Amino acid sequence: MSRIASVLIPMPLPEAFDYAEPEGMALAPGDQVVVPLGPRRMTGVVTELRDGTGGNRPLKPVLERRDEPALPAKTVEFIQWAARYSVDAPGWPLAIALRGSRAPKPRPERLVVATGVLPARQTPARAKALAAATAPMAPAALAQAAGVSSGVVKGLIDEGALELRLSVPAVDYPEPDLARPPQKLNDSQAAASAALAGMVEAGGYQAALLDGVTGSGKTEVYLETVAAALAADPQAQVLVLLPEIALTQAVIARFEARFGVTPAEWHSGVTPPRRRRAWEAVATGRCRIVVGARSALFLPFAKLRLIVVDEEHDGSYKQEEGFIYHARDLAVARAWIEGASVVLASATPSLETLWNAETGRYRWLRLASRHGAAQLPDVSLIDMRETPPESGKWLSPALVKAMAETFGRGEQTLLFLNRRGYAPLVLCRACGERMTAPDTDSWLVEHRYTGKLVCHLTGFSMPKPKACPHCGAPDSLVSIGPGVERVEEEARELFPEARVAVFSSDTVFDAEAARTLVAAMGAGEIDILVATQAAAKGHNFPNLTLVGVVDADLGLRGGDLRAAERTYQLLAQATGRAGRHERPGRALLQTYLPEHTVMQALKAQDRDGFVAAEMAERELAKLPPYGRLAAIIASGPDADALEGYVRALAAATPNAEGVEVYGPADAPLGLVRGRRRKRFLVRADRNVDLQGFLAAWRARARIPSSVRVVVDVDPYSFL
DNA sequence: AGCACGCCGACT
DNA sequence: GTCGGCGTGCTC
Repeated sequence: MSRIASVLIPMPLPEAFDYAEPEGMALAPGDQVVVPLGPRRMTGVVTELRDGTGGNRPLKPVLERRDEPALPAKTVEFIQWAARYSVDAPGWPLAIALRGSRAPKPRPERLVVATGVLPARQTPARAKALAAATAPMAPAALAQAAGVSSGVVKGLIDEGALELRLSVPAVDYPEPDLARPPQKLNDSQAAASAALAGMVEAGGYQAALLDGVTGSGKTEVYLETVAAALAADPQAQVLVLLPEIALTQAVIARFEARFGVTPAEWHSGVTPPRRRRAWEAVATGRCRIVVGARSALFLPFAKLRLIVVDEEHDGSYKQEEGFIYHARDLAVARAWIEGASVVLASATPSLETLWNAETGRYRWLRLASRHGAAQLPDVSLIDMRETPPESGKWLSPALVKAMAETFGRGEQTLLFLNRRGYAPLVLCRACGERMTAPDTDSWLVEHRYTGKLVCHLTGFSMPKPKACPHCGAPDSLVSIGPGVERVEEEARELFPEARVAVFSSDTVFDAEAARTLVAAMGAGEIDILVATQAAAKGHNFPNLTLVGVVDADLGLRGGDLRAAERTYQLLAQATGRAGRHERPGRALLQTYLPEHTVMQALKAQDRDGFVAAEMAERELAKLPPYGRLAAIIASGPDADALEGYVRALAAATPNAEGVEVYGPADAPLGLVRGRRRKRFLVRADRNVDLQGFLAAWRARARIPSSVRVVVDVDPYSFL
């Protein structure tokens, strides 16, 4: 009986395609195969094999099976689940999963070894070279070590005195050493650690929230959970997800200290040959620990037993382009599919996760206090309506006074402002024109270091013009509002003798630059650090005792669903930077809304109170986590085609119980890269099959070729 | 996503 | 009369 192979191809096709299995190929699900697709040859993955033939229309045959590790069945299942969840083609998550298996294999090294054969003609140079050839080494290295030219080595190879060997670098992910002593845990940590160890030892799907304020020692706790998972099963694999590449080095160092081995690292900065090595080792079960960014979730784990999602509330887990997904949510799904445990860790968990913990879906482990001697900082609000800074300045008298005291004691200040550049807006004093990018509806941000106006959305940049491009008035452009560069300027004017530095993605563009700046801060070589959220995450500065939040209201403007939640999380994290060691710290928040729930909660350090108030509002509005949201964004350069499509889609809205559709409306960012954008927002009750609704709805209207339609389930950005 | 097939303008 | 523009649709 001949068989049909369903093959998933890493392209936006709606489903797996069927091919005939050639006689004797003996395919299995998960195999990587080459198949014809139209005129092309594509690599795909077998999802299913069943008896039969193409019937009326004969199937094309599978061309070959690739000599690569197969994708484990649960990985394939996860890919298909993720595609359905995101209402997108399964080819997209498959493409992410195969990234790494397609990279070139590490090239074999050419090494020379002495054969014992003596050359027909011995010379002094040849003798030196042979004497130096004590171990296999690269020809160039041997020539250098012996102090001879490479021609000498080549001559010895030709004469048979040296032999050339090809050696594939060892794929070495040594076994973690579980016998090493763990760090000492306090009572609270020990209790959480024991509960989590019990969870992973019990096996099967389990989920937990590891909830503890900044500095309470979550990492030590989950390191022991990892140890327990690895000890429970000699083949068990563990995945640790981090929101940002910048944090991987620090976490990897913690794993090295605990287990004596370096885990596999997986993120966009890892070179293709290393990815390849890690991918194969993960697929074959030879690598036990992976530390990575969100895309690591799609790796083909042979036996995944534990996923840790660190800083689970972090917005960077939401992938907003291409295949849209939330890595924290998919991590829980993957754990479910794999029958594994998942631990979500955060000092300020998302409302979704807290809701799951409150309703008993997740086990809830709270770490009570700060580790060691450190105290939580004292947080107070500066009412900017009562004590505003001078016009054109951004630091209020109260904050400046605190900075002076801190500087006087030889301690450090962090000025937090989540805004890159010098000024977020440049406008013309003469005609009122606001500077925007030519093809995008967003203000150009002034960067003084580079003298440029930059679109933070698309990367467009231009030199700052001398005259207004709209009315031609000379020297009429004024910078409105502050960015970190402008606050740095003000800090330098106020404290000319202080050492001031800026930490933003413009000054710290890679891991190396981050290490340098963090080291300088740790060594006390900086007095005042002006920083965006790039510095708010993860770094500890022992001598930092004052955190000043320049514009605490920044995230509340625009007011989307999660504005209050995000602001609370970000500012709690930023203020938590103060006083992590023996010295007490304080945080000052500059706000025009001191009575706002978020500000009051930050001042009182009452996370539970804030969460309760925010939950109540969400429940009333039936918004997440009490309901579900999705967005449909249509865009295109042709306004008429876009308008026509959006009208047709609106007319085709299915009637469904428990679902409301809002829109179409111009997206807040109505024009990006020359494409007009329209949005629908869908709200659904939790018991509704939202994905089914969206897929059925989208299928009801023909999409013109110039229009692109994106479905965003559980949107985080409302632009 | 590619890639081919299709039907309307400026070229040897 | 042909080369080529990219709109439309298909790929098991």
